[in-house]
Amino acid sequence: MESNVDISNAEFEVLDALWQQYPATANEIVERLNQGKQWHDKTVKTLLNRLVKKEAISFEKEQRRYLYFPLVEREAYTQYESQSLIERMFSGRVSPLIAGFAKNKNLQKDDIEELKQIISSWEHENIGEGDD
Amino acid sequence: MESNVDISNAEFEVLDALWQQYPATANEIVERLNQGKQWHDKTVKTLLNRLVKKEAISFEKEQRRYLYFPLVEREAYTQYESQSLIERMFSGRVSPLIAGFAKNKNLQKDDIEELKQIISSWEHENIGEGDD
DNA sequence: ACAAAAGAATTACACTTGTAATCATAAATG
DNA sequence: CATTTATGATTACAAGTGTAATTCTTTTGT
Repeated sequence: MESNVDISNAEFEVLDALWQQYPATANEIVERLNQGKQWHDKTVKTLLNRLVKKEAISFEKEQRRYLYFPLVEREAYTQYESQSLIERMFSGRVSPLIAGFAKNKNLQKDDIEELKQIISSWEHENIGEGDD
Repeated sequence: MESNVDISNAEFEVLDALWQQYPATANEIVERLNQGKQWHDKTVKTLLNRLVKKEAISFEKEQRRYLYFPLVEREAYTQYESQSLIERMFSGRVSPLIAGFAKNKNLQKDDIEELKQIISSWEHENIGEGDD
């Protein structure tokens, strides 16, 4: 997946379970998912297959079982999706999103602290560089 | 749409054109969209219909034409979508998203300034309130 | 060795989505 | 008034999605 193929929501949940720890067998994934969802075993297999077809994950055989592993990193993918949403809804700017969260009281002190931290790092890495 | 129905990407673009200014006729929407996309007039009509069915927009007749208007506010909807993405991908925390942007050099000085502004407002509104 | 079990592959099926084309109807125009 | 034209309504149709069931193929237990 050169970040070009779309992953559906259900597929993402499966992929997310795989990211938790890999390589993993289909059954391991099923178990992980079933602390939360109750998805039929067959359903998960289908989704794994689709992810393979989309080249988001792959596998190697360990005898009869398949050991699945992701081909795309979680961070790369989530970043790709976030970017895409922010472009579609906020013309590519992050602040309106955060402003919305603030307005809806969805920001806690922790979030604020983390944001400050990010800002501070950014500023250290960008001393004096003219407006990028 | 009590923020429960899903709006597809194509539908969102149409809705977005309507948010630009409303009420608007189908043809106005088509024109707005066609500075950028080239969607067939029929396609846009279909999407408008689907949005009506989903109760994301409505209309009133002005003789033979329909004057469409949104039933949901842009801000409410984008906030809903953002929240949903952030829950699915970042366990509901905003900072990992922003951190990702920072890492990928997708933050400009402007963004940083805006974020600082948001933080500062937040802090004013939350003086001394224990960790929410 | 044969039957049962475990896995993977294939098939299913309704609903959504992108992208229109066709149909029906009212309005405008010659 | 009859016909073109503009609009909205209905229908189309392939691909993607959610959610499995069925089939095929190895192991494994008896």
